[in-house]
Amino acid sequence: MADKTELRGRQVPCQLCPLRKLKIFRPFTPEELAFVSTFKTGEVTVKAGSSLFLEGTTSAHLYTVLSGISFRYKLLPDGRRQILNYCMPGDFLGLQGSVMQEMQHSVEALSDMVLCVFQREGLWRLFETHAGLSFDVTWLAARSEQMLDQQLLSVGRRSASERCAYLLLHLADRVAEVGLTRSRNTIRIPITQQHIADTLGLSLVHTNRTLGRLIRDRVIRWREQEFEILDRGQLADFAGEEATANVVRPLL
Amino acid sequence: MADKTELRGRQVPCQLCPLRKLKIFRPFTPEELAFVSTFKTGEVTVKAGSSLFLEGTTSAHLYTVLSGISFRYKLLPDGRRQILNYCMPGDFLGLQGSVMQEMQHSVEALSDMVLCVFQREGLWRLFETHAGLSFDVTWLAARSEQMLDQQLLSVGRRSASERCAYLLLHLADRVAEVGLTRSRNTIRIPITQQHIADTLGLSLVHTNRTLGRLIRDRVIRWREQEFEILDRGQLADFAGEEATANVVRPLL
DNA sequence: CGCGACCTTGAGTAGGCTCAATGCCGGTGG
DNA sequence: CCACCGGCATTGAGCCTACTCAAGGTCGCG
Repeated sequence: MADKTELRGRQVPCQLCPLRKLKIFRPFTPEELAFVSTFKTGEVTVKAGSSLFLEGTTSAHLYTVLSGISFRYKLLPDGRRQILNYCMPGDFLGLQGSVMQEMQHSVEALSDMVLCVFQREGLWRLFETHAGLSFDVTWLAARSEQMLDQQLLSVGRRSASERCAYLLLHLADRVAEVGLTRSRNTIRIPITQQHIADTLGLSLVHTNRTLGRLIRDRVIRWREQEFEILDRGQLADFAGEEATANVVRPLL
Repeated sequence: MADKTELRGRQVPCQLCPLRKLKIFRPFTPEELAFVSTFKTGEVTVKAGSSLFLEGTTSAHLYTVLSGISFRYKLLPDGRRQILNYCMPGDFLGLQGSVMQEMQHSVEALSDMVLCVFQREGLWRLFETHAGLSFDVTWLAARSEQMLDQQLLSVGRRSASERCAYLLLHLADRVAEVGLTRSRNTIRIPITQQHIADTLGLSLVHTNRTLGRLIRDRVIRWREQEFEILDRGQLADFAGEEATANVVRPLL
């Protein structure tokens, strides 16, 4: 864990978790909620820009994002960075640390965040006592694999403008889904064009020019690290394919 | 499922599964083995070139690869193809079908294969009765996510020759790991340069030229859809980074 | 006011793409 | 037995997408 973090002990009891009100999350039984509450050992607040995980280190914790946004990434020895995906409220983080000792990727907060903290060993108790929740964990893992598949398809086979369009749609949908916006088209994420570039496997300059074209055509608007989709249809045309529909999912 | 397949009913009892002798797979308890045996409903043989899953369809089955190699891929509407990864003996296939109704990717056999067949509903019983195996399933999902991360890093941020070198090393290691070769450097996979290209997000022509350079420098040898690593060190230099070490894993 | 973070733009380059043709081999049918 | 065909590898030529290098511009903040 990194610098600017602050432990807050238990705060919101899971039963009252505001995220659970969203229709995108499947309802939990009272019993499941009670268990998750014991599984959760506290909350932590992290400032924008600080690291939640660092490649090559170990972490005893798992997290669920309560609020805020972060991104997962890997670095090459010479500093080239590839952003793997973005983590939104409700996302479960750190499972991959159970495979290898050391984390194989890093995670950095894009905005200020609040995270629920779980102990990695607690996961074992979860599997032993709660088949449903165990399946949920597996389900979440499979889902993030699917999102990686899409991302890989983009980076490998789409043109720069297709990639940009597709990513913006994808981000807009995911943000809207967890209620971080009212219009589904205006997105307020403190994201820079450098992030976009590193997500799409493009250079900063080329990303800027590609976005510039979308801006000039009044398909999107870009201001101060946030963007707005002006013409969803046209953006979808650029993307060539609509992003996949979202699915009701568990929330740990 | 596709054309050239053949059901064989139960054949090898899991207790005698030849794969389990490999040190790369964690030992199962007799009880676990007994359960997996009931979970397994049969075997299926598929011919090289036929499809195990097709994007957009549903499948009631899960598979473990017993022998042979296949690859997972996605297509764009206009036919561009991105290969996501390769599936080797011991790999568990189809879990992603539990997230969405329809498969989000296709899988095609590269060589003739034999697969263990499980019913997707049986998975639920596994989670209810076997915490250890449930965790194994999750573990496998997290592992394949890790491999996707690496692949995404390659495609997004490495140069063509780095990508080629890295992929060849990766494939060689994975094949060696499951005992499909004796030398760890001579790989016999019926893979074409088109596959390599679609894996790395490159064009066929450029892939050919890039491999050509490796061949001319006597780093690798390429014959008739199979290749051999002549100079592992030099190939690793090209790759810039050695592929991650392999880990003992479960085998369902 | 100066600085840092980010966005923008120009100019020149190159890595990778497309189109096109050729060669090689193994299989198939006449 | 041979001609033909299809799948795969190879090579040349020309182009273009995307990259690098380099400046500026804007804005917020100490």
